[in-house]
Amino acid sequence: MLELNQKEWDAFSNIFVFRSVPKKCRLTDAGEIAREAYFINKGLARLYFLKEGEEINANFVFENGFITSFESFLLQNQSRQVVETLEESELLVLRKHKLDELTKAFPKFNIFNKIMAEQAFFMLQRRASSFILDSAEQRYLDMVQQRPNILERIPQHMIASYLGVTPVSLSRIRKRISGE
Amino acid sequence: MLELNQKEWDAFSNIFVFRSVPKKCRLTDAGEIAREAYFINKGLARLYFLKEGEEINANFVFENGFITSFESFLLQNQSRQVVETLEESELLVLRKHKLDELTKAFPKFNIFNKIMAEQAFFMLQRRASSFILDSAEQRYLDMVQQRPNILERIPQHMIASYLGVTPVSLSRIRKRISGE
DNA sequence: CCATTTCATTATCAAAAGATAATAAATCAC
DNA sequence: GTGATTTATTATCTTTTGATAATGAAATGG
Repeated sequence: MLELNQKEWDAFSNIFVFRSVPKKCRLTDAGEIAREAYFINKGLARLYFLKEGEEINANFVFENGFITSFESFLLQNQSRQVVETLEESELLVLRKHKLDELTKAFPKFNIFNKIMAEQAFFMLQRRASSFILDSAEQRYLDMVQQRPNILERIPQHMIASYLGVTPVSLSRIRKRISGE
Repeated sequence: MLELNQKEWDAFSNIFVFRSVPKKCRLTDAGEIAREAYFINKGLARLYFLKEGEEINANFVFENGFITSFESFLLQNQSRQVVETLEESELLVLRKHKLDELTKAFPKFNIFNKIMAEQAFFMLQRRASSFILDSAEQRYLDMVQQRPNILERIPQHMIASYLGVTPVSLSRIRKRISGE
């Protein structure tokens, strides 16, 4: 799909910079422009909204995943979401202006941009339709099936807002399920 | 952003085909591959899920808008959504394989693909966050503000599922609002 | 044009979820 | 290690929403 010669590959790998960060490190704050996107080599990060001081989790991203406030990164406007590590992490940092330079030098990388936008869309599409079509209980069951590492590595009250319910309600859902 | 010479412009405009369709015309069915996307010249179409026989509206698209089952169109897999006109419509039809041919001939059009994926993402992002952050009542108020043509041209029971509530519940929301 | 169907509202009842508080368990900081 | 904080569960109460049915209004289709 994206076949690169040596020169292109060098240019591509050079736009990523390694960075080590502690846990609870805010990589992008709400209101600020997401000038970077992060490939997670080791560790774990989350994306969340702030609503009246309350944190509402939109996504959790693990090893080999890619995280950023996509809308802000793509449009370079103020982010409505926060990107924050949950564990000590090792990141490959992609800077937007570097990516733009690369795309200018090698138009072929427009395909990379396309793939990034598409992936962000597909991810969101799956999530949005589960909110539209399924109950919170079904969403929880699907999550356990499809993303078991969330259950293992994320505290329950954070999972609650990810599923769109209160921590109390999630606890009730779990009880309901276990008693069946 | 996408500057074209005469040849490119000709090639681009040639991939669109005009089509007139009656109302309630199914342009893409669930389970079928969306081989086309539609620019709406005149008329109105909607995108909806089928859940146990029930239609759950995901979007309404008016004149000068672009509609397709994006995931299916982009990946050429089975669509989980239906595309259907609500009024007699005039469409500019874009066939996927034509677009692929164009992109192959003029790699520049990768930017078009990128923009399409981005737009689909931004639209969905706005909608998904309203489901996560706002109440159905707030969603209704926002809709009245930002997309008043929905209220004017779409029957209320279809708006209900678009907002994620039952028709009865939407009727209650409207009563609550009017009595304030 | 009229019969039939669809649509929006309202009432009633049941189920689910939020708010709040109490408690016990787990985790964290020093 | 221990005191303080955070977290998960449970109980109680309230609010919201859904399910269902009834009604009148509007739209539809021969």
